[in-house]
Amino acid sequence: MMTATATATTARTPIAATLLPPQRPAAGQSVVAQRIADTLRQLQEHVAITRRVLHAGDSLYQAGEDFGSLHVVHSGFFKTINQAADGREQVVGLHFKGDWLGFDGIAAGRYGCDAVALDTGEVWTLRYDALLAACARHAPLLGLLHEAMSREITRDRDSLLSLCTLSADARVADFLRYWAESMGQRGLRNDQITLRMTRAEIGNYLGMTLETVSRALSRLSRDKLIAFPERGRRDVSIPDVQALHAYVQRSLTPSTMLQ
Amino acid sequence: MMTATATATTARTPIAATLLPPQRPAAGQSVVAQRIADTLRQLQEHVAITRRVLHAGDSLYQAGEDFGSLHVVHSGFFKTINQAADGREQVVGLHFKGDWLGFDGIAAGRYGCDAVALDTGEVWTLRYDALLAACARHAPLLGLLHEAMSREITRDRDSLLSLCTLSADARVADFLRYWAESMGQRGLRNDQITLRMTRAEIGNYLGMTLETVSRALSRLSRDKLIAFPERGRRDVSIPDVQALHAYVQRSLTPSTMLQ
DNA sequence: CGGCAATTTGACTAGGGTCAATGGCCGTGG
DNA sequence: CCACGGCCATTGACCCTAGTCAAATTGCCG
Repeated sequence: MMTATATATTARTPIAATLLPPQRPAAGQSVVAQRIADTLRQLQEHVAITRRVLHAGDSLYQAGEDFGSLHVVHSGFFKTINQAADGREQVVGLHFKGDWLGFDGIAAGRYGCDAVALDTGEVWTLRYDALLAACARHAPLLGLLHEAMSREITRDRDSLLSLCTLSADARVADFLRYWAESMGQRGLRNDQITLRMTRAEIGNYLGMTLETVSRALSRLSRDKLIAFPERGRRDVSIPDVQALHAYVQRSLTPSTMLQ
Repeated sequence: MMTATATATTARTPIAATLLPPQRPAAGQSVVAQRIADTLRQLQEHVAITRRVLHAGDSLYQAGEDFGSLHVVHSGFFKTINQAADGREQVVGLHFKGDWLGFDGIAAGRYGCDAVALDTGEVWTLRYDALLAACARHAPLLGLLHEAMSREITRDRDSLLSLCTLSADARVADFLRYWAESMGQRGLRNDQITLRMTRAEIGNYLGMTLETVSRALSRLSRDKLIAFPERGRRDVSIPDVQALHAYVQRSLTPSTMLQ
């Protein structure tokens, strides 16, 4: 269980920084990318931030640890793992740039999940009490915080919905769609994604076994919805994200469809 | 689609009410019941509340409706239903006294779920902007809000975990345990609970068919973990909540166990 | 090059979905 | 008051999806 070997620097920002006008939207950037840039900028200007670089496998925090800080992904990919008292273990979330981590610790006073880096990335860590103080001085921050928590709740419910209503193949397709879409929204290329998780991890996240994940990927590849460009199987090329979405939809109609 | 026929009254409370010391814990009451009483008291003292009585089937709000208010269950039972664009529909949450409703609307500006009463109950509705204003005047309110959102996230993740790691029978057992435990924490009787949902609704919530729910209940009844005291099948008597918990645990060990 | 983890694929099985028949409960109306 | 119809629940029979077990292959890394 390696603990994060983190390079940490503290960025103190002026307490009552002047409120700058929102950054102009860069042409072609999605509203999500814009929102994320805006969030990071506002945090940087109004809250004391500790930056931390983590590498694949490093854990940002672990379940049971005392809660004191929230975290925002600045780059890289993270997963959160929920562990039941009896040892059951489940990947409950994937987190990309702009996503917050650690909300589950607020109520309990202790983190309820492990947060683990899937590759090299940087997180910004904010002390929760400092964040609240900053919110009191600069109200828009509170809006950002609440929206992030709200999105987290919405996202979790969408996961529940997919888990309950989709077949294994469709869940895998939906997983790829979600990942690609998240990349696209953040201005990254989404026609070719690198899965930073093993089949076992993906299966755990999607509520199926690693064999089923592998078979689903093979079927999707046979149907030309995805392709494996490299000899490695971690890179997935997605010629048409829309087609993946359509595939998920199609799998919902057991009735007389084409085919 | 009947809309709530609600009796609404507005309770204006003094803007800057004196902060009272937390109510003394009544002997024998759980910390959850205490927390809920405290929350309701603080809301009553510091925020403008609209009270609303709903009856079984009434909807408190519907997906797509403009978000403007959060809601707190004062009595009764509620479910939230998530609807995908393609018509998939899924019960994503059960809500008892003290639970908040509507968090998913904050980020999107629109509610993402339907909230429906499972029987007669009362909700307190707070305008979100008024709540934020009240938080600015009385900081502890903000703590309550964040804790409630945090618990919601934790709860959703626990649902995910159960859904992915438990067998159908164990999920039904865990569902009954959760319901009974929630009742107990709120000071209500938990040796006999009345399911306010049909088998189909329970199945939808647990990600299985109504037949599987029925069979699971029959098996649990055969194993004496539950009983149907009345001729009606909506009342379930639970002689020992701990035994249900043990049953869930036991189902996790496929290895050589007693039996 | 060797060892090991990750992946793929096949064969088999079982848990749970689907379809169907039956019975209880209750409201409505003759 | 009783008959009827609708909804809900239960149970059985059957089948399919996905889990389990196993073997072979590939790629990675020391």
